[in-house]
Amino acid sequence: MGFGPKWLGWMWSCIFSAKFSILVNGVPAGFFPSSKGLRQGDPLSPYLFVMGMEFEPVENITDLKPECCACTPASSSLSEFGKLDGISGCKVLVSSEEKLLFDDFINIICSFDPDILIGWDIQGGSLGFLAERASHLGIGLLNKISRTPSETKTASRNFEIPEKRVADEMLPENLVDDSVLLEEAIIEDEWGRTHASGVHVGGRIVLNVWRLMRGEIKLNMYTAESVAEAVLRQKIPSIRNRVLTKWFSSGPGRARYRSIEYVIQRAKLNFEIMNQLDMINRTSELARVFGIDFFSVLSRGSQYHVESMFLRLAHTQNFLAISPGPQQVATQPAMECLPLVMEPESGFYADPVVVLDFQSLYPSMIIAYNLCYSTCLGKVAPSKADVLGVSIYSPDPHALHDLKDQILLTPNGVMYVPSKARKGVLPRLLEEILSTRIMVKKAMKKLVPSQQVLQRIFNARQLALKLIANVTYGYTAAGYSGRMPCAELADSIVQCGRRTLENAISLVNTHDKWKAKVIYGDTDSMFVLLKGRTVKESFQIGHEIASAVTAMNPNPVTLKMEKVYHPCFLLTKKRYVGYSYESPDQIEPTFDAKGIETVRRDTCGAVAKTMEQSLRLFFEHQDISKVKVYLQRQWRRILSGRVSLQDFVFAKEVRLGTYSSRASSLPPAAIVAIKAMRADPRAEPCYAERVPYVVIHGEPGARLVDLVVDPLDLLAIDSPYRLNDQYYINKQIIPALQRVFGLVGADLYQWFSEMPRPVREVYAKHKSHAPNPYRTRIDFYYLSKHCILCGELSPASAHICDKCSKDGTAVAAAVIGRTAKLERDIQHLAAICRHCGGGDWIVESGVKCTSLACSVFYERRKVQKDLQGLSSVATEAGFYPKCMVEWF
DNA sequence: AGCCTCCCCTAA
DNA sequence: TAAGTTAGGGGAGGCT
Repeated sequence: MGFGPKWLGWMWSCIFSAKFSILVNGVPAGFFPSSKGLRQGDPLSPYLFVMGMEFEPVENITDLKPECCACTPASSSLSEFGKLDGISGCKVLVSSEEKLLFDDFINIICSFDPDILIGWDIQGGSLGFLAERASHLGIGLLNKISRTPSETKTASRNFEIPEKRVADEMLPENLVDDSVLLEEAIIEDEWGRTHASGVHVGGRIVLNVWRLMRGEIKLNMYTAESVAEAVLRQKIPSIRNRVLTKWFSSGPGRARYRSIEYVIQRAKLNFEIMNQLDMINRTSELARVFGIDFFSVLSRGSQYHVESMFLRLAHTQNFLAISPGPQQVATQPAMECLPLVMEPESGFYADPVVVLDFQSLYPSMIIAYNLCYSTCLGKVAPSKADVLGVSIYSPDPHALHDLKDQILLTPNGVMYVPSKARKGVLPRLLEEILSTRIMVKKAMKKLVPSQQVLQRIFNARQLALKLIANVTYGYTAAGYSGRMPCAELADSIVQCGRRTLENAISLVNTHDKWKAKVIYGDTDSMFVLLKGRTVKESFQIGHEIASAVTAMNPNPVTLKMEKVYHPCFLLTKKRYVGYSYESPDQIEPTFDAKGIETVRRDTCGAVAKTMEQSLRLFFEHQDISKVKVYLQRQWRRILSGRVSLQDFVFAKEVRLGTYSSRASSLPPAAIVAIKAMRADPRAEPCYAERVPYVVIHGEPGARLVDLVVDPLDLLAIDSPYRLNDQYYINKQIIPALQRVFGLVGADLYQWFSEMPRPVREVYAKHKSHAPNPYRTRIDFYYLSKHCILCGELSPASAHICDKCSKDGTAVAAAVIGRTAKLERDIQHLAAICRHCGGGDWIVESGVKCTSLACSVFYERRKVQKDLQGLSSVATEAGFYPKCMVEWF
């Protein structure tokens, strides 16, 4: 069998269980029983599984010490050191054939018996892949490494992949003819695929690090490289499987050593990331707080978390929860109340704006008004008799009569028992959560710096408590999938919150002394404009407002002065931006944006950066002409290609299999993903993976979906594509900024059209009659009709104008000088790469790192292209010997 | 051009 | 099988 794309991935999984690791460190001792053979703190020691390779010693790799192995693999020999291409720090097992390799793998796992297995991409690049391959060979891998192996595993033989995630017509033949027979129910369960990893090992926890990161940190892309940079502040190279395979199959020597070292680095990365984020301890803390098992914290929803706490408390009060069927849930009355979202008066505010918000508004409402399932007496005037939430209920008339003076009536017309008569379970739960959180925070402050471990645990605990308090409302309103929703109760919470906010707003608006005006509010927040006041005065008044509003509400409702904006823009509902001061002493304001392009991940860096910079300029000088100058400079840079492609990469989540079949086209990111899968079915993105793309030039009238390509395709040295600068400026940057600066009277379309055009010309019309693709590359890069030396206009066909051409020596000198400069640039960038996690070997072997997360990568490609273009032009004109560019 | 649907992402 | 909620803006593309 040949080495098709599919095999590349396999190769690496095979060699070092690629990106698959056995988690030993980080599990609290004794927390998970029976980690036999392992002690906490044992060094991580990767295992290297090698099949049928003849290993030879490598020069220069010395001082290797053999390490003894904890177990004795049945089928293969532990290789002697000195014969292993100089691989150190790991144990190497050599197997003569693939099946035996799996036997070793299974033996190692079973002898270590880990509680947790982690991998970067469990489904595609790690355990799931191994399992898939194993089943080809008739090995039930997941069953064999299970703690609860089943003997009768023949039942599920021969079942096919149950679902094709993409409609057949979108894929080429070879994607759907796959005859893989899955021996175990491994990959394709929809819920598992979309929420965890879809790979289950009995008795062990399988963690999909990629997906955990997605929930943990906010990034534009979740490649291992970008996560490593964000979490570990460590740059690591990205080497494609194709290159790794080439290195590895080059036989004993440096290249093979590099490839192995690289894969080992990837495997260790998972641990470093998990440790840095303290994932295991934090998840354990959540499990403890909620009273559920470890994996349920990660795999189950917040409904389950709330319920586990709620039910335990309910039982102590002698309550049982009702358990309505799905039909009952579906037929409960619709929710009627909406939170208050004011329509802001859009505009620029040069005066201070104070932002105040209620702390945990909904939990406060539940506590303050004793709102609970167990205290609800139903509607005052029921529209449908006896219906309450999902159940039938009508209050005992005698009880109503006895309580009639004390009954709490919420603004949506629902009655509740006062807490004197009966304290609700939800209020009790939330009170405990909030007071415990305060206790934990106090305890945290008392800790001395040396108690760092405790510090982290306490912090994790208080965050867990905050989290659970905030989703309790969601539990009562869980209409779609709810186990015990109650529309009236949820409505009461919303409406009490709304009334609380409305009262606060009208207090501020009608107060004589403050002379304040509420210009925006959303659910639990108030934006108060204080005309003509300073930031200091605004803090003063803000605190007065906060105490006055807090005082007029029942405990524990608290209005908190959050910050002062000075100045700010209010754009629309849920979109605003300003220079924020969090204390009166703060000198330098912080740039604080909500909902606009600078904080969104569906725009590219170019939009976010120009917008933030323009806003900063405007906030600082309040002079629109400065913004104009800045923007015109940026546009010129873009049009003349003096920008980094990194800022023009979009990355959006792709969910193959969820797109409506009716829609004629897929979203751009999905188009790019499908294109990649056509070349390599293993390139299928994980569910909700962020797939990068860029927009290129195309035929006039082309739709966007026809103009999107993988950034690497555009970066390729011989790429025929050109960045669609017009699209980025006209469809991305200008509309976004116009929405902001239009509010102060600017017309960015006008600014753009009156801007002097840069030197390059749009080349689209030439494209169709450029027969030789090799030629187009140079032409695309040197689109200019200007002389590359003097910049004067030259005849369309020449890159060097007549005047310059006459002086051959000067041209040669200029070309050589410029070439030398570019080569120095390349050396400089190579030096930077040498400090990257990859070390010298990346640089030695030429430019192979293709990390889209690394700005140096983009820079190198640009310089390379410049050099290539320059030398091609010069060679063509006869001024430059070809051999000087050969080393690329 | 206006309206609609789908899709993505964010605020709270 | 399990799945917290709603409100909201904005891009793209198709239809009338």
